[in-house]
Amino acid sequence: MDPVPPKSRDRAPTIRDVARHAKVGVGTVSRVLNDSPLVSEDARQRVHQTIDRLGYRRSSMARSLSLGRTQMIGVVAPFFTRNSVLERLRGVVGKLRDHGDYDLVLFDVETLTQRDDAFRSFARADRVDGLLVMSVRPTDEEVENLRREGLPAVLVDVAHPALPRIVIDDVLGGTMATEHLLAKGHTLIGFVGDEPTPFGFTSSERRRQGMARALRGAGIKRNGALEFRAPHGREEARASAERLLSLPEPPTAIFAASDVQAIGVLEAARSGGLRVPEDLAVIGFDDVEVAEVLGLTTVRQPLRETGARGVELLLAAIDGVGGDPTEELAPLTVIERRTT
Amino acid sequence: MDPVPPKSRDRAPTIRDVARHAKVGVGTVSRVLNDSPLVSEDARQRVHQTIDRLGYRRSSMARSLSLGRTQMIGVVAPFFTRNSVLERLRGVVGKLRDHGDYDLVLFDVETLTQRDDAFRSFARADRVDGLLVMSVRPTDEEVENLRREGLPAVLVDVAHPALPRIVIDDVLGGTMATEHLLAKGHTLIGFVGDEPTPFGFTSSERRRQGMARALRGAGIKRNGALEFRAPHGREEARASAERLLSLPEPPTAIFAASDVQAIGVLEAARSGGLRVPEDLAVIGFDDVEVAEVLGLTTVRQPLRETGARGVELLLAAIDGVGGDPTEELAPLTVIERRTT
DNA sequence: GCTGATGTTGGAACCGGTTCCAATATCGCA
DNA sequence: TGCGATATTGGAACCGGTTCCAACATCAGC
Repeated sequence: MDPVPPKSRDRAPTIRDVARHAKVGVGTVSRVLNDSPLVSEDARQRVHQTIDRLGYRRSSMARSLSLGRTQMIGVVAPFFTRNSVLERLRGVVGKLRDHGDYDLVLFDVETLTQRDDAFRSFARADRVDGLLVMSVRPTDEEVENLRREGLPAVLVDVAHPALPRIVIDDVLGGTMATEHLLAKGHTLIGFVGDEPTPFGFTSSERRRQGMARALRGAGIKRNGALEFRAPHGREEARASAERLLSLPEPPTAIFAASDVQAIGVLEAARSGGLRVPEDLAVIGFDDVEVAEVLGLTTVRQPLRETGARGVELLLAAIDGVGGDPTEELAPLTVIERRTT
Repeated sequence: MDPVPPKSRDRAPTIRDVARHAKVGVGTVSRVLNDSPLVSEDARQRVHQTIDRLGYRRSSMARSLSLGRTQMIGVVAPFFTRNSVLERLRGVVGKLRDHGDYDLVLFDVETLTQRDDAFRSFARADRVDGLLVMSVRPTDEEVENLRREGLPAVLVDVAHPALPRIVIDDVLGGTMATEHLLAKGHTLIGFVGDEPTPFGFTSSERRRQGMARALRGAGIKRNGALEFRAPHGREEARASAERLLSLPEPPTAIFAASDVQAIGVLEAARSGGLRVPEDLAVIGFDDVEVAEVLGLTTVRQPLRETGARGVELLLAAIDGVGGDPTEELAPLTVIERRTT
């Protein structure tokens, strides 16, 4: 009557319980579980029936230990401070859902200490089978550790010569943004970007260089007084923009190194009573989800797609398919909306 | 000279290697690793030195198997479709970073099939030590499975009588939103909300009920023709709002069941050439990050805080501290901005 | 010098899978 | 009938930790 044998009522059945009840060896049960062809049809059926009857579920922990694989991949990123990371994460989650039966382990890093912790604790083939690192640059030492542990890793939005990576041409992006403003007739263009961080996240600086290049191309001399840097964030960008707008000769357009910062600029314009784009044009960078609803003109980089692509590269690397660490460039487009 | 003994160059040192080199038993090494007081100072030092010398790192996989704990907690939620979930996730990540050394495993569910998969694969004390379920209602059967497996679970933004949960009073929220609009002098109030989903996510409907209650309280008869429901999403809400605004007698205010939908309503107003709030007042629900930058009036529920609180309850439940499954109500506030 | 309490230790057994090896059964073919 | 090749099988050994138990040392107290 009772499908569950009394003796195993208290603890979950193991592979040995199944073997005993099905009157086969543990090896055979394991082979059935792993769809090995080396099992007779008869034994296979008996094992399957016993599994159903006992309600057996195999322990992924034991399996991991035995196999040396965890079927998990780790994502290291600053989820709090970078909106773009969440957008990329969506791409990661989506890709992983369809492709491959890996689970996702999150590791948030905001400070230097956390960065170190993350790499120390993750940098072992033990907890995860591979690492996706987004918007945080690992040190040479950390990369060396990964290599020594044999833990595959892929970078997104950040570069290291020893690892496969997906990046954008930040300089080009800065140039594109600036040329867009130049085409609209602006010549006094301000810049609001990031302070250099201890993470070595310097895309903001490269975008500014792109801006300088575009200005040079247009025969306009770079004016350092129109460039403001602050820690990344909406509030900070707003403060920068307010100072920029209170200059004796304020810019007629501002290039913000990220959409989050562009939003801060928009807030400064609003509180200063400036009309956008008539009195002040604003262009951002990234094209996060908010940009569309705000009507923010921006340089679009494919966030979801790069997240998804990172997963593809990582899965390939885990399977040992990856060749040399290559750098992939994601395409950039200026999306013109209502702020320019 | 060489700190790494030749014999162990190929594979990572194990606890037995450490024991051998330190000339102690494996038990002693394990005790040192776990800060047991039952170790002499002398042995402790020898073991620590050996660990440093060999570069030993303990395998969390083996530890998990032996301990029957994984030090991971799972989060099940629709990360794609619900913006509010990402906001809550930030609270989860933040809390988990400070408190307790648990890693976070993500499980995205968007469809019914995925929901079933998620619970089937997670509903075992095997991969995770506890489950945080956000904005997805588990079925009775799934809850029963969790109970049988002894896997602690906490719900956020969704209710089941058998599990501890953090929810809001949606009816009250709907009432608050509507009363805010009534106080502004509106009497023709439209509603844009969710279609009932197979997930049993019915907060939209309860918010509408709260609206009906407020209207009743003000002596206004409910008008079903002003209520539109569609699958959750900005575009869908925009379509609903456009139909609402093209009625012969269009509403002067719209209550949207979520901020995402409110944004759709704003877009409809913009494309219809309506000024907000002069021609159309809009109030949303949730107070996601975008709401602030858009100046959207909304009913605020503490998203981050509830995520964080969910973690607290879950950790308590894992430690066996949790008593009866209780329901916690998060506070609601109307945040008045520029759309009303 | 004996007793019992206390402190410390080594190592076997265990967690629950996978894999390899040796053993047996079956079969085709000379 | 005998042989090797092939199919299938059981189970020991292993993955790398933790824990329990028995054993031994030390010491206070009588």
